[in-house]
Amino acid sequence: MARGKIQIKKIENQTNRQVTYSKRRNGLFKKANELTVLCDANVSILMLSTTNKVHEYISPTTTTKKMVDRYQQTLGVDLWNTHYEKMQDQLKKLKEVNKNLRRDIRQRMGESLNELSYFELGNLIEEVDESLTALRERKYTMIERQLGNQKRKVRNCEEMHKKLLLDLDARQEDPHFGLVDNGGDYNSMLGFSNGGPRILALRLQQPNHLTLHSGGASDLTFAFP
Amino acid sequence: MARGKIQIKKIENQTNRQVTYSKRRNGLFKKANELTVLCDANVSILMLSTTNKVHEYISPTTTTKKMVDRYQQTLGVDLWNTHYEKMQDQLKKLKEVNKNLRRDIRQRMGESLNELSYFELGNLIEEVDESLTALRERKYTMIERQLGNQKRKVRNCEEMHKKLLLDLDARQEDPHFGLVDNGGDYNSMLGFSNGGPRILALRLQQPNHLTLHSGGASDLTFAFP
DNA sequence: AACTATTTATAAGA
DNA sequence: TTCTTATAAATAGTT
Repeated sequence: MARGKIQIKKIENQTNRQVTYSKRRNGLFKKANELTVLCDANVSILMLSTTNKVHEYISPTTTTKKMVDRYQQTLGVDLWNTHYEKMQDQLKKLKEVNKNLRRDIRQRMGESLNELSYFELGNLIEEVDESLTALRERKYTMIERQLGNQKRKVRNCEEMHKKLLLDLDARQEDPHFGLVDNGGDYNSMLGFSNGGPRILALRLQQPNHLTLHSGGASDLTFAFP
Repeated sequence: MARGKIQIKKIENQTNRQVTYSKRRNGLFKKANELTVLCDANVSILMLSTTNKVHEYISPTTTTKKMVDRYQQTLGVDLWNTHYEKMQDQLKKLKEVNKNLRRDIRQRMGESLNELSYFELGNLIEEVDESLTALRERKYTMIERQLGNQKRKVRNCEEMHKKLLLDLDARQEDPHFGLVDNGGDYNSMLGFSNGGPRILALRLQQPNHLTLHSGGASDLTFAFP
């Protein structure tokens, strides 16, 4: 529009294009602002350049959100509403499912039973009865496994104990070694607070026979792997 | 901008304002379109006139929705996203709750038990056991109530039966009445398909002794009020 | 809606 | 990016 007319078609020179974009963008926003003032109108302009930058003009008396809300409200419902509706639908369905699951649990817990027919009640009782059996079986296997673990532990400890006794015998036969306190830890692991016949020969400095007892019991109280 | 410079301030004359709005709107849209072509950009213009009419320009290669979505995505979250996010959040939470409810049910049914600790299992067993007791009690009360209903029904029927017999006697003594079939319905209600000693005297036209049997049984199958 | 004198926007160059 | 400026385009006021 100056120093020569131009064709309205894409400017191929990239630098040129960006300069023109910047200039004309300013021109457009200026015009938009004049329109806003002169005609007491509201204008929202969103622009996206080739370089994917967003530029915006918005009349000072409004916001982009208001403009778009108005736009939706005026020109048909559809823009984000379908999206919304789908989510609303999903929410509703999930809530329904949720409600049913809760009712199911309540009924399994023996509440809200007046919603059940006699036959349904009968089926439920049968189910819960079977479940109880399954649960008790599970408990049984857990106890069994745990007992197995305990037995293995005790066996390990006994072996350790024997080895240590052998060591001790070896040292007693060797005049270079005195009677050394081994820390007493392995004794506490076994819980032989009274000791075997030979343990009495060792004078333990701290009698810590309580350790195993609490430790052994707590094995059953912790979560199973 | 022609035939005299103007101040950029609201045009008070309404006709004038509307004319200017229309002219400048066209000018703006034309500029926007030139920009679109020259610079390969995307432009969205929303305008709201004083008369509350919405006008729109949108570059041919895009849509208003795309533009606004891009706008949101680029310049901060807040426009509809807070709304969306809240819904998304709600959905997520509901799904989580749902998952937990399902797990609870599964565990009550004796499945997925390796997620439970030994103590949790113990508690669950206790709970289920109590539930089972409650369910069986419910069943018992249902049976009792149903038996009560049945007894009352039978009593009613017997009374009806007696009355009818009395009627019958009365009619037999009265020579004006013949032996009339009463439809046999009250017999079926009682289920006396073999009949009492006096019922044999009545010649029922349709032996419908099956009615009570199925009807009586189905009373237990339907939902209780 | 058309006209047109004038203002404004801007393409090209610096 | 900004300034300059010749020129194209837009448009205010009029018809």
